[in-house]
Amino acid sequence: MSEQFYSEILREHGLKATVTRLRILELLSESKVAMSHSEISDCFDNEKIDKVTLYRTLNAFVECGIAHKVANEDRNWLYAIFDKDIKPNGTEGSEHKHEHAHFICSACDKIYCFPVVEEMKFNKLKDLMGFKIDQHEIRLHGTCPVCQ
Amino acid sequence: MSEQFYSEILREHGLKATVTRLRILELLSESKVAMSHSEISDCFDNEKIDKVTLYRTLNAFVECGIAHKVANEDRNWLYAIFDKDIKPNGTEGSEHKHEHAHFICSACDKIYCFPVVEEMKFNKLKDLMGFKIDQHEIRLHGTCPVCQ
DNA sequence: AAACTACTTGCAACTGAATTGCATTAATCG
DNA sequence: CGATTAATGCAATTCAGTTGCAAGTAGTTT
Repeated sequence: MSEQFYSEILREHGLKATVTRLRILELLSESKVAMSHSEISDCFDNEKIDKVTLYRTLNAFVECGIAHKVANEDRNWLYAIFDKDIKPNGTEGSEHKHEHAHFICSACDKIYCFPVVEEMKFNKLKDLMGFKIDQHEIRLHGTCPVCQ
Repeated sequence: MSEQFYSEILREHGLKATVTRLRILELLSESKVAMSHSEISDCFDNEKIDKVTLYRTLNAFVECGIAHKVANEDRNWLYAIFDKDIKPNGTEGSEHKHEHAHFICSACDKIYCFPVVEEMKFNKLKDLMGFKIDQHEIRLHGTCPVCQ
């Protein structure tokens, strides 16, 4: 995708299109998996990005709705661009940005985002002994195609 | 429960029954919710427990199978004794210690442990586009009875 | 195109959870 | 009751993430 394309995304979300943000947005947009602060940082070996700027950029992406964050097994935040979910056969990308499952590979520890498919919905479950359930989060553990 | 009772649990799991461990085990056993290091620490205002000892005790409980840990929304570890899960109507306590769901109250941020009930099982979901699924974790978000 | 201004960046210093090393102390077993 | 092995307590350290502030820059105004 062109720089123009990413610039527009940033501006549409109320963020100034700075060089640093464009580079981070492009990197995340092209990644198949959610990435941590340090992983992102390592991708900019040559032209170092300040760690605070990176933290603030990632938080800005999350706050404006460009990205979402998910904690990995080490409880560090991983960041992923919305609407990049892997689409299994016959599944339309969910309209609801927050409705997606996360797949954590036990071998490589990478996290992949999935839309919530029919099998993952348990509609009956609205109330459990007085606990009112609004939404649920699914974390799938297993082996990703790369590690099999 | 008596000190004898807790001492036995510790020894059965290969841990020496020290005063500190007994107090922590008793506290956790009587708690309806999973507790963080700092919450536990705060419960021992008078007779302070060393923070490192507390960390090591909690890890020992997890490693020997007395307790399990779950990350809260702030990504701090919360600890809970196994087999204290809330039992909804007609549910038998799960035999599999690791099969339980967590309910996170959006109001008070407390985490309650539940056994996995039938509605939460999606057996069909074993493979998703080449991602082999071994197990899944469910985090339910809503309002607990206390906060309603 | 220069000036403006509000947002963004970079640096240093800080916070808070959790860990490590090591000397001291206590629980268990013979 | 000792001996042995594990547990404790303290200081120092690590690491992710945050805060405050001065300097820089994008997007807008004139």
